[in-house]
Amino acid sequence: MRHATGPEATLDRLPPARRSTSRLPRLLDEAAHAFAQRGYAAASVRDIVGPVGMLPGSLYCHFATKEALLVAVYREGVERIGAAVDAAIATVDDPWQRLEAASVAHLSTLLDQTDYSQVVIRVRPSDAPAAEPELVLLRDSYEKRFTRLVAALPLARPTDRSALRLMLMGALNWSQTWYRQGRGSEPDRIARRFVGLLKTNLAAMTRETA
Amino acid sequence: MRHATGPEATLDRLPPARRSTSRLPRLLDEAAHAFAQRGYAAASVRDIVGPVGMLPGSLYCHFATKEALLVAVYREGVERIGAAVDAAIATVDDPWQRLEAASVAHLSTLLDQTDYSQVVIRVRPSDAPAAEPELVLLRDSYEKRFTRLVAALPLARPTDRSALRLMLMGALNWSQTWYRQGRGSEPDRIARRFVGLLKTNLAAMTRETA
DNA sequence: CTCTTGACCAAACAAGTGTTTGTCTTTCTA
DNA sequence: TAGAAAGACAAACACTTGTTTGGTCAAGAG
Repeated sequence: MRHATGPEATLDRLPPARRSTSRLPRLLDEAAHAFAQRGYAAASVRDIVGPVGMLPGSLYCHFATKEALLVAVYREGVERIGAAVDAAIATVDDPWQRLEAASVAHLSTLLDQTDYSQVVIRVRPSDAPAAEPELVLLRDSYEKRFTRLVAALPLARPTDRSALRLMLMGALNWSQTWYRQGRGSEPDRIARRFVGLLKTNLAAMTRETA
Repeated sequence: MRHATGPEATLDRLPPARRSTSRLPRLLDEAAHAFAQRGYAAASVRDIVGPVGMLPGSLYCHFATKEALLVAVYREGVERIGAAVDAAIATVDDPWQRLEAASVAHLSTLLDQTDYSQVVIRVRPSDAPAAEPELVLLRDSYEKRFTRLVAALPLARPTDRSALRLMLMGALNWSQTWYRQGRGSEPDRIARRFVGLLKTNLAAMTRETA
């Protein structure tokens, strides 16, 4: 969405900046696809650049290294899934419903939508050592949301909220491993089930709003 | 443990079989370490074979391809974690306690013990296309245990047991991503917390045996 | 003692890796 | 209209990848 058109795409902070119809967006799309599908190490520069109709060397007009390309895709992935979650919880008040809405948005974006966000979950920061700190920072900036959502939950008994968050996020993220489109439930149902398994158990009194 | 000594290690079904002090065990150990640490694609044959003191070509005395080496490591990993779980639940009767014991064994083996089992969780079968079916079979043969353990649970209300299993396994397996030794809880505590978050909620009446 | 055979070395293989360099073209700006 | 520069090509770079080949060596079997 972000790269769809518009005279300036990602390389901000540059004097005037013209570049009308660059293939950068398609490059990023293809990189996201390759990284999401094959992982960082197994996706070669030629694999990425080929479908766009470019030569391997042309990549380095836009990025200094393959790792820098990963960072760009990763950042876009974090922004997309972050925006999806923010939008989903914007109109919800009840803490448990907010967590559920966030989980649904998280999983739907992850499994249905786009390759970008899949990269955030699939690629380990340590796969790109030079970029590791930056990737960790990006991922943390996203996960912060869930820490807050869990902190806001009204719980019946004293509970390790950190474990609660790690359990939910782990279950959601791991579903990338076994989920296949068409077979079984849809992402939103899965997410609701997972939250439900925790909720019935732990929820303190809350006005049930349908 | 299995390869520690003994005149015959893995290559069974061979007439007399001599081979006294082969370096195959160390080779497998090193492969497991590299695959667990760096992933399949990023771990090169030279990385694996070097620390053993062998040359890259020597690998092919024992395995036809790098993928075959992965299968051997993967199989050993499944056997080890499977044995750990079996031993843990052997003396336990209560269904929820059995699931807890299995989860503790699963996570302890995964996070503390050995590289072999980490490979089973870290490496995706699709990373080694030619070996994918075999790897999937191996993983399924292990996970079957948890399907059975969840099926045996007495539940208070109608529950999607498949979702319950996927949630627990996902949370456990994903902890490989964030767990670092020394920081925070130990694996067995984590596993108990996760099971507890599901149990308090769902458990039907059961004699509490301490 | 010979012969077989599994384990390994040494060296190379072809193919693939991320990246560099130099040149050309297009397009916007001044 | 001249100039600058982003974007891309073409070709090569140095290196790493998984794998092959042919030979050597020790040990167990007949």
